[in-house]
Amino acid sequence: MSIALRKQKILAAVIENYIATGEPIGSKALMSCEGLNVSSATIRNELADLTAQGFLRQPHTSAGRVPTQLGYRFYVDNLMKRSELEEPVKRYIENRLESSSDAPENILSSASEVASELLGTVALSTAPSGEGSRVYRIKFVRTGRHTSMLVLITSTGMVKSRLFRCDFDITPEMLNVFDRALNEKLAGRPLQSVNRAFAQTFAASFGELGLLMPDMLLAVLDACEEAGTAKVYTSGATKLLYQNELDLISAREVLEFMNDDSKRRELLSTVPDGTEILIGNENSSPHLRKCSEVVTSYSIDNKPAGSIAVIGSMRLDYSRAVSVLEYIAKVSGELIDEIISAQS
Amino acid sequence: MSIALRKQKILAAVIENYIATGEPIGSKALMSCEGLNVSSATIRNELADLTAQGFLRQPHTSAGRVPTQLGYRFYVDNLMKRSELEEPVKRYIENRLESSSDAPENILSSASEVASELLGTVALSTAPSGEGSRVYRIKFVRTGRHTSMLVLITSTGMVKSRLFRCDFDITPEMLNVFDRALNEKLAGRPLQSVNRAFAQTFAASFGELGLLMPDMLLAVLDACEEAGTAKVYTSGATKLLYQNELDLISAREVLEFMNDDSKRRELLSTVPDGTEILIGNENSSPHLRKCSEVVTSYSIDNKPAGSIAVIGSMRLDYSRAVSVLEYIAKVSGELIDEIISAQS
DNA sequence: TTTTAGCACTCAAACATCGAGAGTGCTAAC
DNA sequence: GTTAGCACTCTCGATGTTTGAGTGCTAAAA
Repeated sequence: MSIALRKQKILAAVIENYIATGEPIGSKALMSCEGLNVSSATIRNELADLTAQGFLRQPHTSAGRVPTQLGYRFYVDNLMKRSELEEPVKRYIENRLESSSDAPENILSSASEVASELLGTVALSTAPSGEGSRVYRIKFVRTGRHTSMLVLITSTGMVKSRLFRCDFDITPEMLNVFDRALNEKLAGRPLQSVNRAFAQTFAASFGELGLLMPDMLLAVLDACEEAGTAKVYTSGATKLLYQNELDLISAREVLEFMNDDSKRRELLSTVPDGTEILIGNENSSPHLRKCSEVVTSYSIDNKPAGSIAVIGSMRLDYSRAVSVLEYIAKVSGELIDEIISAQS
Repeated sequence: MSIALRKQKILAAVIENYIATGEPIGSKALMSCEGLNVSSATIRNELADLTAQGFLRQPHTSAGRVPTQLGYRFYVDNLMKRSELEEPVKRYIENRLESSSDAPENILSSASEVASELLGTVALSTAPSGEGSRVYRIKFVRTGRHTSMLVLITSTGMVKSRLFRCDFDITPEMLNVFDRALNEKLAGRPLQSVNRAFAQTFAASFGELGLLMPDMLLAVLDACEEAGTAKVYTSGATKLLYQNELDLISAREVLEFMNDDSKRRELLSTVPDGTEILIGNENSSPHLRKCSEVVTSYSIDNKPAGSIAVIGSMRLDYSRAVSVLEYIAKVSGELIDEIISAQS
C-alpha cells in the first residue's frame, strides 16, 4: 500500500504531534506546524482520504484526527526516523547497568528499571533464558545441623542458591557424597532435563542412600527450575496510571496482567531476533489490546538470550523507545559476556 | 470522653454498616437494623449529637452519616469486638505459610501475600530485622576462576549470598584463608558493626593480603548490610485501585509511596509490641493521610522481630484485619523458630 | 486537474434548569 | 425524654441550550 508523499508527510505530522501532545490535531494546526505550503482545505482533503483508508480517525465530528492502530503501524514501518541516542543518556545507561553487582540477574533488573525511568512507562526484562543452558556445577554449603544450602552454577553464568532442611544431622561427609554424586550425574545436563522424572531414577540409583535425599533433591529441582525458567523483572508499573490514554479500568487490567507471573513470562517467552513493535491487538494477550509493546533482545555470546521490553498506551514514543531499548540491550549483553568470561 | 450507651450503640452501628457497605447510613435505616427500639427521630437527635462531637459527618445535607477519623478511633478503641478467626481460614494461613521454602524471608513474603489476599488490600511485611542479629558463620563457594560466592549465615537464621569477582584467579587455598580470617574476626559480631570503617581496619590488619580482598570485603559488607536491614515485602498493591474510597490521585500517591523502598522501610522500622492501628493522619507519612494502617509484629524466640501490616482506605475492616494479621504473625513466628532450632 | 475560500453542518463539552428522592433539623405534642 | 409531622436542603439524573472547534462540500480560482 503506497501513499503519495504529501499524504505520508501529513500522516507523520499527525502521529508525531499526537504522540507529543496527546491531543487530536486538526487541519488548521497542521497547516502552521508543517513544511507544507498548502491551505487547510487541501489538508482537510488529504485527512479525509487518510481517514477513509483507515490510518486516522476522529474521536467525534468536531475533533481533530487521531492515529488508528493501522496508522501507527504504517508510521512505524515506513515513516518513523531512528534517532541516535544523546551521549549523556548513553553514559547514564552504562553507569546504571555497570553498578549492578556481578550477576546477570541484577543487570537485567537494572535494565528494566532504567528503561522504565527513561521512557516513563512499564518495563520488563528477562534474565538469560534457560533454553540451552546447562548445569555447570553444584556445590553444597552446610548452614546448620539440619540445614544446608545448595548452589547451582549454570553454563550461562547464573548462580542460584536454595536452602533445604533434613530431619537428620547433615554431616560434611554426607555433603561430600551428595556433591560427588550430583555433579557426576548432572554436570553438563540441560537444566530443563532436570525434572521430576529424572529425580526419581536418580534417587533410585542410589539405593538406600537415596532415601536420605528427597529434601536435597527437591532443592535441586527447584533451583534448576528457577534457573531454567527465565525470571521476569518489572519496573515502574505505577507509571501506567499516569498514561491518560488508559482509563482506570484498562490500566487496572494491564496492572493485573503484570502481576501475573506466568502471563508476564509468556509475554516474553519468545526472544525476538531484533526489535519488534506490537501495536494494539497485535499483542497476543487481550489484556494488552489497548497497549503497545516494544521489545528487543540482548545477546550473550552473540546469541539472543533474553528480552527487554516496554509496554505503554498505543500513544508511545516508538522512536525513542527503540533507541533506548536497543542501547540498554547492547550494554547488558556486553556486561554479561564479561561476567561469563570471568568465570571462564 | 465517655458517651452514653445508646449513643455508642448507634455509633458502632453506623461505623459497622459503613465499613460493610460503603454507603452513608441514615436514621431510618439505622432504626430498622438495630436492636434499638426508638424512633428515627430519636436516632436523628443522637446522630446530631455525635456529629457535633466530631465522630460522624455528612457528605452533604441529604445524605446519611459517615464516620470521621475520630469516629473510627473511638470505635477501634472502645467499640470494636475482636472475633476469633474461622477454622478454615486458620488452616489456609497455615498451609500457605508452611509451603514456603525453608527461609524466613520466604515465610514473610508469603505472609504479606496471604494477608493481602484475605483482606483485599495492600500488605507489607519485614523480614526479621537485623537489630541484634549477629554473624553466625561465613562460607565461600568458588563459582569460577575469577568469581566466587559468599554465604552469610546470621544468628536469626537468615542466609544471604553474594557473588564477587576478582581480577586474579581465586584458588581454593585463597578461599580457605579468607574463610578462616573472616570467621575468626566476624563470627558473633553484630551485623550492624560490619561497616565500612570495620572493613578498613580489618583489611589493614592483613598487610599485603588485604590488598587482594577489596572485592570480597565489599561483598561481605553488602551481605551484612542486606541481612542487617530488614527487607520489606509488598503484596497486592494493585488492590488499592479497587478501593473506591480512594480516588485515582490518592491511590497513586499511596502506590508511589509503596514503590519507594526507603519509605516502606521507614514505615515498618519500629516493630510494635502488639497490634497497632493508625488512622488517617495518625500515620507518620502524609502520603497515607487518607489511609489506615493495621500493623502487628511476629516474634522470634519470644522477642518481637518484624512487622506485618496492611494499608487500606480508612474504611477498613479493622476487626478482621486484626484477627487475620495476628494469626499470620503467630504462625510465621512459630515457623521461623522452628527453622532456627533446626540450624541449632 | 488541483488548490483554495467560504459556508453550512455536526458534535462534544460546559453550563443551566428542573423534578424526584433521601435525609435532615426543628417544633409541638405526647 | 420521645415521637410525629413537616418544611427544608442537597444530590442525582434527565433534559435543554449555548458555544466553539473542526469538518465536508461546493464553486471559484489557479
